Amino acid sequence: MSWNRFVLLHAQVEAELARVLQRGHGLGLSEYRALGELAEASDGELRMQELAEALGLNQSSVTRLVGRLEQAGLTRRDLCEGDRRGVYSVITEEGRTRLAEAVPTYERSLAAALEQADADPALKPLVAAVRGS
Amino acid sequence: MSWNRFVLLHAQVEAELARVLQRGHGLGLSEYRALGELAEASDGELRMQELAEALGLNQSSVTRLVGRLEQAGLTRRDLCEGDRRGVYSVITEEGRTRLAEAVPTYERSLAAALEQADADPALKPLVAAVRGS
DNA sequence: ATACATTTTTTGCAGGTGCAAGCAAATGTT
DNA sequence: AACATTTGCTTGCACCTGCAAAAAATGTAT
Repeated sequence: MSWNRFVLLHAQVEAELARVLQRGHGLGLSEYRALGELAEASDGELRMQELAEALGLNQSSVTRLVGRLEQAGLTRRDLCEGDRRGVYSVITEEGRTRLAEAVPTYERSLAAALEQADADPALKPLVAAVRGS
Repeated sequence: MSWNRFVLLHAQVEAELARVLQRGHGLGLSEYRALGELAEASDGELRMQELAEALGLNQSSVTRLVGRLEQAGLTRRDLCEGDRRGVYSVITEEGRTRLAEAVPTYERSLAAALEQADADPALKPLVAAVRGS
């Protein structure tokens, strides 16, 4: 039943991260991570499919996720030359700014949540594995 | 960024488990786990709050989860004597049967999903940690 | 005893996700 | 050149979830 522990740790930490990001920066967890992926990508752009795989989400979820980011001015769509089916999502300057503001909050909350989970004997080994990778 | 790997592994494995349980047994992941918790509990019953904590879910989510299980005849509600606010959720015989049918599917799919994730070098250490606990 | 706070569950509401279907563009086949 | 297949993204729909507020019962303080 060790997978249950994995799921529990995931639920606890993600819930805390989501709360903090939403309250502090008006960002959902997937939105934060999408901005992170885009910021790391060359030219700050990724195709929908690449984003979906990087985030572990369905394509349709990414369509709407990108829609929200675009609505907020944090990314924009760019047509893909050479394959007019393709769509690039590009992070904007405002997007980079918002991300930069949120990163410290995220990192701090993640560390705190892991610290708290580490107090639970059943979760301790998993927390160690997360930290050690 | 090791927490990202954790999230990715979670997404991959849970999506596969959910697909298989839904297709093969008409059970959602939370429903399966709720049945598992109830089956393990003494007298096959738990209070809503206990279930919520065991599953890492919100209380309101558990209210509706239990509603679905009850609708399907897999559990029933029982009033708590001595505290008329409390509600016990009790697994039925039919619930135990459905769970017993689903367990082998779940276990097999979990092993397969972990095996597949183990092929990804970035996920390998985490998979090892899951197995080792 | 009454008033106030706390606990336990449920309900209204809105948000994020996946599946299946649809549409447009590209690729392959004859 | 024409048609079928595949690929990439978007939309319709339903489901599950969390938050905030409400309702019912319990506990506490004056």
